Amino acid sequence: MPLDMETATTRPRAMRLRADATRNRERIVAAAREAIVELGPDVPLDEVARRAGVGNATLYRHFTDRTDLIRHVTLSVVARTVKRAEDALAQEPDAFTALRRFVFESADERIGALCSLLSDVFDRQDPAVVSQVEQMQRSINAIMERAQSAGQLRTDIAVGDLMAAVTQLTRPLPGTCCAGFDRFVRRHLQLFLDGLRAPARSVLTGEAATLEDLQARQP
Amino acid sequence: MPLDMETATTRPRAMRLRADATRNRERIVAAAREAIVELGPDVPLDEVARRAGVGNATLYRHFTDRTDLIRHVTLSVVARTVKRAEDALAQEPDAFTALRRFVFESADERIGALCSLLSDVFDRQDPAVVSQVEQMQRSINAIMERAQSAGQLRTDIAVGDLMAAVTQLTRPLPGTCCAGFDRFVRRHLQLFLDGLRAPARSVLTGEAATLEDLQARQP
DNA sequence: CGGAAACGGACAATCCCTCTCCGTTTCCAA
DNA sequence: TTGGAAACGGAGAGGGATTGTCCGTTTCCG
Repeated sequence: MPLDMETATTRPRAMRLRADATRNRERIVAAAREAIVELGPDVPLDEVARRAGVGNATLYRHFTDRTDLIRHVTLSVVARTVKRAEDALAQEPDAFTALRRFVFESADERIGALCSLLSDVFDRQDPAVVSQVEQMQRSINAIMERAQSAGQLRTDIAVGDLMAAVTQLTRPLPGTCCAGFDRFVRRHLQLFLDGLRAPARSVLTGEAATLEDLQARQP
Repeated sequence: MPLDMETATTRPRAMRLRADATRNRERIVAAAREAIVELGPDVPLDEVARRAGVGNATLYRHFTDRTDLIRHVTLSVVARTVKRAEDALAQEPDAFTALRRFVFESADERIGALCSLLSDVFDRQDPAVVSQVEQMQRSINAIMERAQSAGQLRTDIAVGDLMAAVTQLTRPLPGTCCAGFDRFVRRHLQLFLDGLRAPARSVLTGEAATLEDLQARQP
């Protein structure tokens, strides 16, 4: 009689990790996110382990390889982004303020790391990733539509436009330890947000971009 | 009586390269710029040589190592940027149109690749690089000041704000062959330009950034 | 046409990264 | 408190990619 070996919830006994193991696992994911943001998606896994304060063997015990680790980092980042989007929408009465809060909080959380996640090893077949990305799109879309309905946000843009620009503007410069850089990022985000306000000050070329548009690429 | 060994113009006899040599040298620099834009600053030099249509030995004959090559690429890109800035200022009667033209042309020339050049191996001691960067700052500043005097550009920004944002927005995503991405870049640049227009729609935090501010980083 | 300059493919040396081995430490339950 | 299992971490072998050089061949130019 085979049992479900995949989910911890159905097998609390066999799957439960020791306290230090779960702590280290979370540390590794967090360190990987930071390292990817700073050094790019090709960061050595030894460097990730070093930042997490664990040995490299511990990293490989939790994640089979780089792809596996990055997949979990992706899930983590997207989940946090969804949460921020929903919180901003629920807690901010003003529509554009909610959008601005979401943008700034995303910048603080280093959403720029997603750029490599989406482009490098993004597995569009993975159901968990796909469904989370879809949920993220819906959450951000809700913020934008409310602002558009309120006449505060120009209507010729879509989720992809916002996220691509925010991602790019918050990407760290390789090699710089973002000391002085962080201060400027907020300025750039604010300038970009000013450009998003209604009424639109220009006519944009092309179509409003969805997240799917950003993921399209030729092999 | 020592002669200037640095410039080809003063020593036409000893320094003159054969025709194919000068052609290959220029090809290598051009190929390196393209390769860096697409594959990042760590692109293998063999790949650069392949794109230039030369053997790798030819590359090493012209440039001692990667740093030397990137230095020349930097000089090339900055020089072209200065030229674009001056042309835009001289040829466009409308102040903001000149700014927009400069921004879009810089995007077309992949100025986003400069981010890695400036951050990775930028030698702030090199007189040639320093003086060219200063000239670039002056040229861009002239465009911005004219637009500000005309009341078309908000006055709480400086050269560093513009260039950092344009650089970030036009940076290539690692791994993607920027097929669909290019179309969106123009949208983002236009949105950002809309945010730059006077009257300002928000109050920015911090100080206006110069190029020097961007180069500052702690070792 | 001849010599020198330049070229290019191939190769050795080197570096870095991945992943595993195994002795040691930490946790947890009895 | 203690025993045993789980987890850890440092070190190092293995592998792949990149750098930089060698040398026979080709191209230029007087």
